[in-house]
Amino acid sequence: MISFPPKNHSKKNAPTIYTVKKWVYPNPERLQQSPLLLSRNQRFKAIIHVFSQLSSNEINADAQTHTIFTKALLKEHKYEEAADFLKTLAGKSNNFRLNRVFDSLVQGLCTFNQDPERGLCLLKDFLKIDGVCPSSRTFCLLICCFSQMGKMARVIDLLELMSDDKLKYPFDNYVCSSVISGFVRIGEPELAVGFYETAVKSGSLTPNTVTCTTVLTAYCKLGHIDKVSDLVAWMENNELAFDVVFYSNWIYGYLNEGLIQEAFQKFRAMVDKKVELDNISYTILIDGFSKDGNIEKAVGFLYKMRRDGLEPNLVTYTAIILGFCKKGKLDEAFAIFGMLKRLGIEADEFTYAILIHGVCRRGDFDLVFQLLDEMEKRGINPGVVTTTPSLMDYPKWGRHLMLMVSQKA
DNA sequence: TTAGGGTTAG
Repeated sequence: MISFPPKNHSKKNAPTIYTVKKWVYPNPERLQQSPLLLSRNQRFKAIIHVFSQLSSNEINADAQTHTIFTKALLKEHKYEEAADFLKTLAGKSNNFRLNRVFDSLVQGLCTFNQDPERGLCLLKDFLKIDGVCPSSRTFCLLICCFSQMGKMARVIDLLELMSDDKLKYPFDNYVCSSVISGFVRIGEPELAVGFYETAVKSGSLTPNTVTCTTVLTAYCKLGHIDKVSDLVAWMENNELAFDVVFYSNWIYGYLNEGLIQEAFQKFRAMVDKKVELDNISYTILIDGFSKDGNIEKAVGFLYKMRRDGLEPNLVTYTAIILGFCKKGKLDEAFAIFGMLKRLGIEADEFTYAILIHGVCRRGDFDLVFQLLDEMEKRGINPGVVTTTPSLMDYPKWGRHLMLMVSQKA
């Protein structure tokens, strides 16, 4: 409850609340209700203002008002102020009541500020406070952020905190899929598989299609095609549906192994089972066939993709450019490159590196210089091109280009 | 009810 009026209260020094003009002179009953009313009306800036007025006039606010104020700070993305305020509350009131506010704070830092480091730091601070118990969702969001950044040491930190006797949160599909994909992302598919197998053996995890997709990707990276077959059989026995992402990764795995026919069969299976292909699944197919030297098939998929109402993106077109370059069809490759410009799609270092590689093979170094100039004008670092071995294949030009590029970089 | 899985150069 707000104690009102404050000590030594007089009309002369009464708090004036400018944001809510009809309350120029506070009516005690309405002032008590104001944070709640403002909260219902989503007037977060006004809540922060009212609270600062209350504080500066030494009016004590009740626990509900504290919560409303902190939530308003979070809605306004004032995370540090919210954290400082929560720390002053800890121990003064029932900490259990603050748990959901702690959750919103850490989740806001992850999703809005993209700063899981700060989120984890605060989480560790809050865990020291009696009665504070962040939700499993908060842990999952942090794990997801760190996994996407490839910061797996942080992910392991969080898994340890989750397993602590105080919480004992299980590793569910949300957690496992994030962790497995994180390990694959940093090039540690063995660890990904190890984590998955341990989670299944412990009995805490019943994998779903998402988790199976991440495991499939790990098996593919390891070249364990037999394990993929076992996984697929297990999914069929457990009536788990194969969706577009699962099929995409499966096809990608076959293509990387050079198993083009098997990849194509999976594409047919998708069509038969009426699993609609999306942008990425088409791009994977186009890239696979381009790399295999079958540009005709790749272009066929490009047309089919557009017939399906899907808009190819830079990655898709870059895969087509690669396919043409690989076949020595530079005119066609540049025709696609020109089309990118007309479509307003900005080429990146991948596109330029592929084109430069193709042009080098033909020995047209004037064109290489033109492309390098274009890159520079667009602010794309040409340094990356120096790692293209094709430039080094021509000692005379390669050395010259190296010097030029290093001067520009 | 939902937070989680997928694509490009050399």
